[in-house]
Amino acid sequence: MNDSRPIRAKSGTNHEGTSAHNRRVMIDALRINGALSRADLARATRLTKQTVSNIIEELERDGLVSSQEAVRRGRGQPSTPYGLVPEGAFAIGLQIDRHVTRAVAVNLVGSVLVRDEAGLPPGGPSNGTKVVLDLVAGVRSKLAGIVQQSEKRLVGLGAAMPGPFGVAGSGDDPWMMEAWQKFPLLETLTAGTGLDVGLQNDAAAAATAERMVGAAHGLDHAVCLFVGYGIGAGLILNGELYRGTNGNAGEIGMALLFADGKSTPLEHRASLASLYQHLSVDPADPHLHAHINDLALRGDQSIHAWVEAAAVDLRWSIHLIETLFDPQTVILCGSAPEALVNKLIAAIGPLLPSIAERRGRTLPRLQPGMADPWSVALGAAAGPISRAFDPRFAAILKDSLQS
Amino acid sequence: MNDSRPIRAKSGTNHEGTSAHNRRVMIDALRINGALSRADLARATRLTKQTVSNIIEELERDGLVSSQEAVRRGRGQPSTPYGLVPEGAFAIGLQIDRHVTRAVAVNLVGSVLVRDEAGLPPGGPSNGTKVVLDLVAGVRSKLAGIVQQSEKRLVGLGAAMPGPFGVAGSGDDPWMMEAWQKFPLLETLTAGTGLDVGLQNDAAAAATAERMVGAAHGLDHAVCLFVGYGIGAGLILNGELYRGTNGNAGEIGMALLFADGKSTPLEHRASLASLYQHLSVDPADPHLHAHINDLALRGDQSIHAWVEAAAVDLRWSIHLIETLFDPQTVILCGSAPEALVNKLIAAIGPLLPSIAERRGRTLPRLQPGMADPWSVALGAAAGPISRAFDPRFAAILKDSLQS
DNA sequence: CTCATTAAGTCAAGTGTCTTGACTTATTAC
DNA sequence: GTAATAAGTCAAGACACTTGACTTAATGAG
Repeated sequence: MNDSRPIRAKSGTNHEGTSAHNRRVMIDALRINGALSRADLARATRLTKQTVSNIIEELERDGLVSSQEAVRRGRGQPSTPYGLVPEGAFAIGLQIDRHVTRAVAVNLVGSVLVRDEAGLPPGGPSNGTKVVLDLVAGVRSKLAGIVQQSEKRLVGLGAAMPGPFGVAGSGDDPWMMEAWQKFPLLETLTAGTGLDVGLQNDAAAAATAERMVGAAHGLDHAVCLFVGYGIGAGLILNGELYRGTNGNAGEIGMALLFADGKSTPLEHRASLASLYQHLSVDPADPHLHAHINDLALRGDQSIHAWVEAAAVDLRWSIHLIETLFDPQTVILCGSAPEALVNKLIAAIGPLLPSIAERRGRTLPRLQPGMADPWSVALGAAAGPISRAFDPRFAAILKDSLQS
Repeated sequence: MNDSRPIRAKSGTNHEGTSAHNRRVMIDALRINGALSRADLARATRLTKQTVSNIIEELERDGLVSSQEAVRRGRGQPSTPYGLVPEGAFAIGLQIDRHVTRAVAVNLVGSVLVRDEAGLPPGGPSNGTKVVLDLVAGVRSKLAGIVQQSEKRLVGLGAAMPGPFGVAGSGDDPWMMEAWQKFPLLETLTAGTGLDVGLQNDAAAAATAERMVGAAHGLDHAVCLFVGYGIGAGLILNGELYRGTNGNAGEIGMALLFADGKSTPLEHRASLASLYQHLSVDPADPHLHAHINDLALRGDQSIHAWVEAAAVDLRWSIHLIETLFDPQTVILCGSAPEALVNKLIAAIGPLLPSIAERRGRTLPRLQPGMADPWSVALGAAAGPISRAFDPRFAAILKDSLQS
């Protein structure tokens, strides 16, 4: 009672933690490799055949995996491969952007089953909360109409919006969605849906999506450079999304570039916001995405000029990412129109020499990722799926075991 | 046999993994909080009193913890605190630098018991290997002379040298120790000492040291900006050193700065190498360290000019680190003379506005760390200690369990 | 065609580690 | 002096992985 400073310690673990981890490892292996037999799983995970059998049996009972037709592979008893059941789990993903909000429902393997969007009225959360909650409710009930028992298998709601979170805010920056960023979104969504809610910035969501179904599938170290209205980096480190102390890791858009004696955030030079300014168009125009795509396809000169300028900064960004994170690969993705992303990738090459240039590379240094207005919502939905099923240190610890 | 593509999967775990983790959690808690009673440990780790008792008993048998005098804390039976036994384990740390090699022996709590250094002859590993092995052998036998049974409690040898590792090499860069970097140092040291050997770059080693006994003690997210002959960042992410795909994460010295229309690596502008060039002194001079310290203390004009210039770049680096890693704190350390580091810290402030500027901060954004020629060797030694005793995801997995 | 070989998968007992709940010990508060 | 409180132990129990023998089902060699 006297000198009771709080004691800091990591949580211990027990049998349940072990079991939870092993279940996740199985699911992860099936996700990465496709269907595998129990014997394959035992070899790959270093567990015994018996243990694998028990866990697979349990996963099958839970409707997460199912057996496929036996395959003969030479001598010996044929093996029975088990694969993930797509309908084994669902999650809702929600993207809150400047002028629009999007929601999707995805299944265990990351297929989008339902998608819907709505315009966001000006005025921030006070006007937008209802729109957002209605959108989520709509997607949720459509999902329930498509698949039976979806509610029982709904692992959570993932939200994504531009970062950074919880920062004092520079006030004068018209590109910050400060009202939403300050708003207790997590609490509101939890109260409004009754679901387990998570929140990431949009670059992190894009990275989560790439890891589940895209170019980072099965990789342990990958960075997604996300070009959207702003620009950010989603970090997959040691096989998990890295969030930093306050969920703001990877906010590369705020990195400062020096030119002409003054410093400018990367975001002001290479992002859709900078493109819109360059083109003097209205960011709120709902047809803007298609319009820009058209311009890019047509080889518009103004677009070209912006691409060339942005490519210089992106080339530098990729070099910086390689230098600081030493990833297996860098993935360029965005909510930008696909034609624009393609032009950017073409303009970025060749990359600057870096420590990523080494003999024996198997992956390209830079890969294209998803460039789809829905990829952030997909990534948002991938968050809860990943939290529930991917192997993670935190999932082993006693203080995170649920039932 | 037919389509046997390798199956990728994470390793499963079992009872031993659980037990190993819980042991590590106890040791970690005692390291962070000092001596704790079993009841304290049970509450902090969420394990039961009984489990804690068993583990503590085992750790005591192994000579890693010992009981202290009972303390009365109000009503109830007095508690018996247990603390780490410094002599419970030892490790050797080895630093290989441009002109010198240093070795230290440290104990479980990071106290340096033996230190020794030797000049490195030119010619790289072919001439230097024997010097290095002799130095390690000398420190090892001196340790054996000071403490009994030290060999049995020696958990490994940690080596540190400037990175990057395994890179093609730009050939024309006189600041790269390419011969050593290409040399199979790990294998040579393993063969030459029979110990478990680890290798990190010097910034990573500095971070490891700061985490064990310095400003990053007990922190889960901290970045050490290391100013030495080169400049690098040691990354503590999620409570562990982050190495990246090839052990090259954090090589911020290679980040490119644009000025006057051309790009320059940070390392060429803010590092001891740049200072030596600025002062036109011989980097191989053994008295250089003391000399520079003197100059700094005396307020030398040439030093001052370099400090002012370097501070601009370091301020930018710190902003970049905060932006990309979102750490709890940034620690400035180095093998630079302490007076110089102090001048740098003074010149760096005030920091640039960043996402690290938030209400409710408890730690300063920038803290001074160790500035001691021996800190890299200490960090190198801290590597094996950390690998052996700190809670880590990898330590739970079956494929890393030894006996 | 037969049978040894190979490999997948099951069975049942065994083991290790954490958990549970009652109990003992030691101190303070009233 | 006694009740309350907290640390720590004891012994049985539960859980999840392991072990080794066994069953099943295919191939390949003679």
